[in-house]
Amino acid sequence: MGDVGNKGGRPRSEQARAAVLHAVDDLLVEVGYAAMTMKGIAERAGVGRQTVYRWWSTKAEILFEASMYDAGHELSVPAWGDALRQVTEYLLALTRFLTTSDAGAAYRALVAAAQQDAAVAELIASKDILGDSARVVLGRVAAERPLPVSLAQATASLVGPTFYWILSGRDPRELRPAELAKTFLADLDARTPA
Amino acid sequence: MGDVGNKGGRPRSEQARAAVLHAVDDLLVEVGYAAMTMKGIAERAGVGRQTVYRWWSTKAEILFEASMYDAGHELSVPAWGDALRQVTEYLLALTRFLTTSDAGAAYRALVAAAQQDAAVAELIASKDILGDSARVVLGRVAAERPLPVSLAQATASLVGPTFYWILSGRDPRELRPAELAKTFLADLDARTPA
Amino acid sequence: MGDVGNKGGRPRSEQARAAVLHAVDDLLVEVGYAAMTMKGIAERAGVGRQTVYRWWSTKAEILFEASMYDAGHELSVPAWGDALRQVTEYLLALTRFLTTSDAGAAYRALVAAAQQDAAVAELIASKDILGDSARVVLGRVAAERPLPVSLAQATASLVGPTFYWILSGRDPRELRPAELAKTFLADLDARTPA
Amino acid sequence: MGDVGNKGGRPRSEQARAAVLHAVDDLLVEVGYAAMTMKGIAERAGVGRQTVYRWWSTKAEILFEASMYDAGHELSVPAWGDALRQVTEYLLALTRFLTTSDAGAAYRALVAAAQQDAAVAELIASKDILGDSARVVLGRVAAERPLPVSLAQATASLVGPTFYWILSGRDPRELRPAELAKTFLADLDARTPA
DNA sequence: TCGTAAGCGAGACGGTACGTCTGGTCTTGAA
DNA sequence: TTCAAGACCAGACGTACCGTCTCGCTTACGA
Repeated sequence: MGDVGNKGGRPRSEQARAAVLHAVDDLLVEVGYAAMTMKGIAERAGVGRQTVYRWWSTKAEILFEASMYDAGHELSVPAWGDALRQVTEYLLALTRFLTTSDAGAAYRALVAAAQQDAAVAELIASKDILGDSARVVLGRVAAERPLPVSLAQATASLVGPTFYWILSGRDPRELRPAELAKTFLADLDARTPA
Repeated sequence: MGDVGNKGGRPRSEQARAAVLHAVDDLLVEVGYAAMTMKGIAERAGVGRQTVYRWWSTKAEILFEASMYDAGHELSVPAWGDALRQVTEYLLALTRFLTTSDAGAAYRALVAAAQQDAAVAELIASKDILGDSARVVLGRVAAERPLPVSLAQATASLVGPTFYWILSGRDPRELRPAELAKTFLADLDARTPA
Repeated sequence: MGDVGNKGGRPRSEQARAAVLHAVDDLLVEVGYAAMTMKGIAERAGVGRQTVYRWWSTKAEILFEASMYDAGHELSVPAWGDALRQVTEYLLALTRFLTTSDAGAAYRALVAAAQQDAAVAELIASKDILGDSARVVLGRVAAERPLPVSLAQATASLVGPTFYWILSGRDPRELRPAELAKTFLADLDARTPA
Repeated sequence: MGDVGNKGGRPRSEQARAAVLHAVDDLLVEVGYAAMTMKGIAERAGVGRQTVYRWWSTKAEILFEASMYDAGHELSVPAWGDALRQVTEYLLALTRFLTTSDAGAAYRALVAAAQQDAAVAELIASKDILGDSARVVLGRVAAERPLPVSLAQATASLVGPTFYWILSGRDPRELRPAELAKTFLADLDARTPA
């Protein structure tokens, strides 16, 4: 109920949809985002170009649909251990995601595209992959001691340093997730009234 | 001596060089980075295409040369007042740079391009606009109380949250530079042995 | 009986057939033969594309069925008056048909398509619109004085000059049907043994 | 003097021009006019598509430039013998041209395209291959006895019957050039005042 | 004061992706 | 079984830009 208004016609091919999403996943790894073309995607998927354009407007849109499901998994950390341990684990996962993961490469490509394309900006704003995963961890931390700052600020402080370091092309080895975690939690304690 | 091995020939036209740099500045504002083409730059500058290719390989290179001089100015804050004031001022300048400045738009375009293009990544790594400006402020803060963390980490913690928030497309109005400054300094105090 | 072998099922929709034929007539006038597409015909007729393909293979076939009935009427001349008058009337009708009539435009389009497509060539060879109408007139002329040449040659001599002049894009105003009629009959007399 | 207004730039490649014209000649024979595409021409010529579009708008234009030079040769008859002989020779050449010659196939394709495309119509009107060749023969005939009809009508009467017979898809074997020639000349005599 | 040599604007070159269009086929559910 | 609808794969359309090349011209320097 409620999902269709179509009165007839051949239904959308789920096979074609999956082929396109897989093709995009593969091509991102093989040739990179810039060299990925709508033409190439269609050919790799064994699909007509019109079929691609019928369901997606841009390669960014396809990539978003193809990659963002995986991202959530890679950024979740187990609910074991104390706050320091969980924050440290999260920052490790975040670093891994942004530097070596395929889904992370897709995410970086989308953030990059968003700087020049309002449509893509809206797309990534609509599902805040990094923020959502950070807030899960922040929720657990807040169970022990209430956050002394806004959730927005806490999220930015947790994700921001790592995000900046990697996106701006600094050497990831200079990053110390354990140290960053300590800094992050120290602030929380400092500002929490005893 | 020492700079040339040319035995003759017409010298490089300084006029052509300036025209290209101005054209890139203008075009970035008018059409954006993605829609900016080498062809368009040459035409806008009233210059042959070969002349552009002779001196720069990519539009990123031209943009870097054209914009990065301005960036330093926009990110410098006066050495007045206490640490909280200076850090707050810096975060305000950083926010302004990343959201509304033309030089900032150029910087964001270059960071974006760097995610897909190693040559651009190297380019922006060679001159760390944000980090350099941050370290000036950190130097002044360190004069009062020594930094309890590495300079790299302090830089990331200062710049990162704002960088992440804006680049990832969050609403800049949710950002409170004054609050972020307090958080940043609170950590320094907390971890500094009394 | 005798026309169908179908064992059941929905009968062919006469309404759909008529809609397609009308759509082709209209489209030929509105957009011309080259810009007429099977897709456009189906949409204009409010009919499924498969329905068009089910009953006709090409747009030429549809056009042939749609237009060739009218052609006979436009090329018939009354059996009044002497040979010169009838031949003159016929050449006038022929000129009108090839230059201004919709059915004539359809005929020209089919002749054009036939130059490149054997199937269309066979189609127009199967019903010799121009030849048939010419032979009606020739039959009446032959009643007065027997033709001194073959029917084929007489047909070609009667129809050819006008056909050539118009199809090859000459100015139709340079054509003098009355004069052509005289020329045509003069030959008949000259070669008819007294 | 007087031929150029260009102020610079790489000159047009005569090699590319020739390659395109040859490609069109070949493709017309191999795949026919309808299946000949601008893309195919460019690929066959080993030339960029833009290069084709830069100098010609349509395949008809290329074909015209490629074929019309040959056409003149094939339609010229030696100035030997009497009028009957020359007219007969001409009609034989015309029949050969329209039925078996490659240049003739190009001409038929252009006439066909002209029925639907005003630009092509203008093109073939600008150089009246058939008419020009016919008028050469008519000039020689007129040297003996002045034409009793207009040149236009004489041209149409000479070329028309054969043109019609072949273009409308009749069997060329029913055509008797010698007989047609006699008919044509008989008229001239009949209407010429003694 | 010339010749050599490099830079200059212009623009054609062979390529290739763009997003759209049509072709002809296939697959639904309703009639 | 036909019908309207519309998705499917394939591929040509004409345009834009890529990076290279080839012109004739314009500067410089050094013999």
